[in-house]
Amino acid sequence: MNSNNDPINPTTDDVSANFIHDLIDEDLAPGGRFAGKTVHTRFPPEPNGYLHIGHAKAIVIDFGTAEKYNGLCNLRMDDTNPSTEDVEYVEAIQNDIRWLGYDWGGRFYYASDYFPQMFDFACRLIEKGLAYVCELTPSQIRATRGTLTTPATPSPYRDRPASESLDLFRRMRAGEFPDEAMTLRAKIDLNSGNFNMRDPVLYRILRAHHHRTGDDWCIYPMYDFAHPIEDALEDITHSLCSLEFEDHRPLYDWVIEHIDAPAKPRQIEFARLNINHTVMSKRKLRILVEGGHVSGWDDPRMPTLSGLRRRGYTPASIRNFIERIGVSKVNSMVDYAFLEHCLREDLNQNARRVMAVLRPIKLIIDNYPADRNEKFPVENNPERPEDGVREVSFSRELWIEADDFMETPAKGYFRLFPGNEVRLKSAYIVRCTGCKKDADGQVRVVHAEYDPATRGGSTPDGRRIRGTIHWVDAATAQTAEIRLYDNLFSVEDPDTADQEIINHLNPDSLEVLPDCKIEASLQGCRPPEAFQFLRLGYFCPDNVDSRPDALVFNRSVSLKDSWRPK
RNA sequence: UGGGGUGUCGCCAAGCGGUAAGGCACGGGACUUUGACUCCCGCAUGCGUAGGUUCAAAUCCUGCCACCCCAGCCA
Repeated sequence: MNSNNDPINPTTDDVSANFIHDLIDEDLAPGGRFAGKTVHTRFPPEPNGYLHIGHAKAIVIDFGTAEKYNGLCNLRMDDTNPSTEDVEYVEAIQNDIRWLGYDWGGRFYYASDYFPQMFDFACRLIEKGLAYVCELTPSQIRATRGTLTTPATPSPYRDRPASESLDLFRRMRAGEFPDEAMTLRAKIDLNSGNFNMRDPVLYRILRAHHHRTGDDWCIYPMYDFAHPIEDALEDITHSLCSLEFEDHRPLYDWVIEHIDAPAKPRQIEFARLNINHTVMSKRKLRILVEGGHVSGWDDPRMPTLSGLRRRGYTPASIRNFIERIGVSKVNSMVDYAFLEHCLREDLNQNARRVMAVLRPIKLIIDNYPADRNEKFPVENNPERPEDGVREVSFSRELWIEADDFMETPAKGYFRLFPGNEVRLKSAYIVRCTGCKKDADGQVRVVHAEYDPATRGGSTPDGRRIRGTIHWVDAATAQTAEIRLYDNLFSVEDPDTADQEIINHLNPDSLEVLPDCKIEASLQGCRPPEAFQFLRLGYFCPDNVDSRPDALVFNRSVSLKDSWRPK
């Protein structure tokens, strides 16, 4: 990512300083652990689901840190558990990372590529008396692991001769034993207060078809054994991961030390990202998808990168968000409002303004000739005058927003109400003369008279017009479907409020407006183009359902609105 | 109860012994042909808590308290 191509933050696109960078600075300093070395990080997703914004934090930290130090960052599929992984996710993961704006420069690896080396390292560990084949069942292992306060009891196989373990391990690999018959375990410390050190399992027998290695293997390494090896083989200097791996670090270091690894990466842990009113675990997101509570992994309400992309979030806004929330070791919950702020900040600068009416009612300008039509120039983006203007058609009948009219105005309301003047954006000042309602008492038509002297919305006499509203010429309007979104969950923290997250779903998280009126210039627009619908918010064509002849828009985020009755 | 972490404004987060940055949110005002944007102003005598060291402590020491993670042949 070029640090100068961000229109919002031309000079602060790098990850800002944080405790990780302090540690790296120490490592790089003369006499430091990695003095003279190139900083090398990695992003190691497991291909068992779609990436979400929590992963974006890791991605920005991993790739951003490498960038900051002019180092390298590898992309590596951590595919050591074929029972949950699938090639389907591999491509999606790469797409999402590229979309965010990061490049791994050809250094795309699979943990499974290292299976042969891992097997060799394991054999060496056995020869050194540091690992043994254990024939305890899963439940027996659990039963002998001890408790918080009592140590583990030794496996009866703990002290079998290395030669015997080596033979069994090779036969495990050869497929001579059924799943769960035995494991390879490290021999470390049964008294440790850290469960990870109580003879952790290094390899298990697992007959599952691997998406890359097929049926070559029937034993697979555990994360704790595989990860440090992957890092070491790739000459990673800093292995950045989340907090829950903190007490795995002694084991990580143990593996690095005892396999005589070609490099000694340093693991540093940081806090995961949590955002209120949503969930951030693949498991829970999967519940939403498989339960049909959302339309899929890319439902615009989902915190997945594909969902955010479909919703209209830009890569820059997400990167900016991650950079600005900072990096620390405090379990935290970031306000969704801050993510929205970052999107607005980007789109305010870059989105073309356009007029659209979500809940249309007719405005008839009684003193405007029925056969007349004018074209008014309207600026495309007041933030960027160089973007110019477009011609917008105007005639006697217009669509306006239902809540831009009140028959009896609330206190402080300065839009359309009988007797009041309002400016039709870039067109004319009109005075409301009344309204017509349907049988249900709903206002269907508002009547007004325009002031010919106010062409373009100007007031030659200098009179002050408080309200300016948007409109769409009924004669040339297009109809579109617009989807409005709200929080997926009605509670701040659906993770802890209840295990049954479904009970906390916000029933109003999606509102579909099938009959919106949009200005003609929107015809043919395609994602990922973003628009500001004047006075309403930022919208973008849906990247799944929108068609040139049947536009569908998603509201990415509303505009802030400080209006409330006084 | 064992081990590993963390506690600075409603939410993030700087701070690294010299007297509490910044952003979001919120409140007030200015500007406004978007009730948007922008711009001003306000927003922790206080840094989990109790002591101690020091001329000086959010920063050092000690003791408490709270919260998070760990007993998968998941990652």
